[in-house]
Amino acid sequence: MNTQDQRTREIRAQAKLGSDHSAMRARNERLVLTLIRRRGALPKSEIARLTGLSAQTVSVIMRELEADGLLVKCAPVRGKVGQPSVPMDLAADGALFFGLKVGRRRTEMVLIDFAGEVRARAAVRHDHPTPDATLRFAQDTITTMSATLTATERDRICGLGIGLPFQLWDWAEALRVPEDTMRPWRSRDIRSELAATLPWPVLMENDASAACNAELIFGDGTLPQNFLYAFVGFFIGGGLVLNGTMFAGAHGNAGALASMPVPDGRGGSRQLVEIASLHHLEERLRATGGDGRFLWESVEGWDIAPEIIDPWIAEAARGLAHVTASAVALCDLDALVVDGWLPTPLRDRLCVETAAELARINLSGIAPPEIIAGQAGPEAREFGAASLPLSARFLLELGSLPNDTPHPGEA
Amino acid sequence: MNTQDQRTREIRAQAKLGSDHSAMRARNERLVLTLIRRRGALPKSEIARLTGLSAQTVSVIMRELEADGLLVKCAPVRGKVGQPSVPMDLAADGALFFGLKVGRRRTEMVLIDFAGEVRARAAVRHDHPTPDATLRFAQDTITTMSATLTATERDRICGLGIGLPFQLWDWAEALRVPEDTMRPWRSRDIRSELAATLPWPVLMENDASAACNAELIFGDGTLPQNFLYAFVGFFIGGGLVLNGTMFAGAHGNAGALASMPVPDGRGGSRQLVEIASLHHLEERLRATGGDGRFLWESVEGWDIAPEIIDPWIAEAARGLAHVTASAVALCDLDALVVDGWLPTPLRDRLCVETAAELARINLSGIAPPEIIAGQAGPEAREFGAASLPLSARFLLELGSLPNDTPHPGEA
DNA sequence: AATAATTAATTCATGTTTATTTATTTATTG
DNA sequence: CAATAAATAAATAAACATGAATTAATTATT
Repeated sequence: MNTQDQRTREIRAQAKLGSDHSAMRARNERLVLTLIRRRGALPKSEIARLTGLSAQTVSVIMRELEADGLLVKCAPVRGKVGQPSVPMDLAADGALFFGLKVGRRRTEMVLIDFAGEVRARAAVRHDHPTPDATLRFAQDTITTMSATLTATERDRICGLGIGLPFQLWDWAEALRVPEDTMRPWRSRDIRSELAATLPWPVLMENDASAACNAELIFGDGTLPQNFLYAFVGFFIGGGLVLNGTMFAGAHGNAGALASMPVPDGRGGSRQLVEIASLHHLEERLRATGGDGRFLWESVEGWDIAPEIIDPWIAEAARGLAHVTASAVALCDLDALVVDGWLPTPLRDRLCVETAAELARINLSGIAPPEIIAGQAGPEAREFGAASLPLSARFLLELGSLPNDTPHPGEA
Repeated sequence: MNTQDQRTREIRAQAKLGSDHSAMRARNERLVLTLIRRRGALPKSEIARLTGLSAQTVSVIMRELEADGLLVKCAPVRGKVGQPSVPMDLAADGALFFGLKVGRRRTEMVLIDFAGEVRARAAVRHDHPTPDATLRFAQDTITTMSATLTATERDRICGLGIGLPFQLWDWAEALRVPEDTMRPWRSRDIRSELAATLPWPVLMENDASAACNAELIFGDGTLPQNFLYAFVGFFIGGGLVLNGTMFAGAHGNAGALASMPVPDGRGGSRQLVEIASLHHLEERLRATGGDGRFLWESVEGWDIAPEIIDPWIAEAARGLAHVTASAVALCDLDALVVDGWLPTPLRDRLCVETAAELARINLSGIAPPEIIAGQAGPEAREFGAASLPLSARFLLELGSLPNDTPHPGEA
């Protein structure tokens, strides 16, 4: 196999239901990459032990991944008896991914590498997002960013991920723009439209699910196998991680926290989005004669009076706790991961108060979940968007690893 | 390969993370069996088309499965140009499975065959279940039932599945037995204890999840890919089907509907089990001076005054609707499947009223789910228990098939 | 300090399993 | 009898396993 062939080799996608040799190899290649992404640099011998594959097979696979530019040798590890082991790590230059996040005030594009580092950023501001402006921005930015890359790097681009807020067409009222301004989002399929003009795969999820994927792939590996992820933005969205893998749902809408019913404290119920969202916070600011537009400008330096922010946090925490209790009972989750377009201290207060509210709910029969602050922070959505093609092409949906404890009841 | 080898051949389980040739073959064999179970008898040529495998490969695999006694030829189908196709169906005699269900008043065992038909039944009555009596009953019944089988049939036994109610050790109060009567259930692991004395795998799930598995495997294939299953018994339990597969959760407790919070109508929340369970119905009967013990004797001929049953259904439906709304938003589900230890008319009323209550909840942002009555009925739990080793050994966790529509957002 | 024994990582050559490809046979329709 | 589809046989190819050889360390001994 010559170098050219190796460069253009791909981790094959599985289209057929049946397995053949190339599906087997593709699976094993993804397995190696997934293990290294989760556990850090590993020598061939360790991969052989973890996978149960023969040393020879692992040797062949990893040499090929190295030749493909997806893995690099690290410094040999000495100090143990025997030949030193040569850990191999992900090659940052191995692949590039575009991530597009459509937001309330800004639409953003990032270009990340195989290691998850940002190579380029761009953003455009607007009063409200429109499909046409979004398409134009995406195409222009991809052209501009591509122009700064070498030919080799351009060949390494593996796809575009889009994080689009859920049900954008219903936002008109909340954004205070005319009723039909947002309607085009309903009928347009910007994923297909972009895919038609681009040479690589284009994937789309709702923005919070994308953020969740970032947490999962670029997180430090201490996350549990099953958790609910909540991202507080203009509205609130989420993602569901089951068996260590994002679960998208039949229509790609899993984790739609916004629509989950919570008790309204007066005997009825309302939706979580009505209380746990920045939109609601902005309404509270307006209601006292203030102006909430600063919320969208930066995620730092928010100066909000306690009379406003305290009850908002309290209500949001109560709603989030209710939703978490439901989710934990339903999906046997270990944790809630909270993140958002929020200053870190605010996010951390939300975590603490949610934990406190959770303690007030009758959890008999279920193990109380951990409440964990997200690692990706306010940028999780754009990172996450870019991570979609990465996981689609290079990773394996993998449950617990040998180290972790499987659930009882298996033979 | 001689006949003896073929008889003892097994659909190999995947223990290692890496794929080798036997894993590939095992996957393809399970794929064939799963397709035939879902779609009914299929000729080799159709399997080749569905799987994308070559005709030759399918020919080899299916002849082997036939030799193993897992598939049988049906009558050739003539009337089309070309050689007649010979559909192949599951061989009922191909495998046998024990299912043990531990219940409030009765513990039951069934022996089912590969087609899901009951070959034998046994039950024992008690005031409350104990681990020791359960173990003894299971072992004795397995011995007795095995004695009625031929040697060949005995060799075909592939495992035991146990459906155990969730958190049995907390039942003492509800069962009106002394506090510590149920405590042994907490520390005993009857799965391991039985597994130690039996030559085949022993699997355990909570009884409602088991029932859900029965619905999934023996249902008529019209179920959607993602649904919530609710089984109303002494308490209430459930199962979650995602991507066409039961999701058990890290601790095997997914679908714990009982513990899900629902608004109590007075501004607070309580757990679903407090309103949607036969235990609650029994309490209502007692409260009016009645006796609810008939509930556990038979699932027919319940004669309950409207003043009792109507509000029970109304409350249960409201709770179930709230829980369903949460689940649909969270997991992007298509349906709620309702079943239980209930007379059919009662179960159907529960379906109708739940649908009505669901219509009163603000579902904006989510597609309203179908409410479907279960097909397996009151016996779902014991069937489901027996179906656990069947799916573990012979089926593939398979998402949507070519016919079904995948979710948008894929490249 | 020099040397031998041991160990572990890696790779080479060869063998095995399983799927694919191509050609052939068989049964049926028109 | 020609056309067609199903099913199978033989030959080929892909990918993993096995066992031996190679390499480079550490550890024990002299």
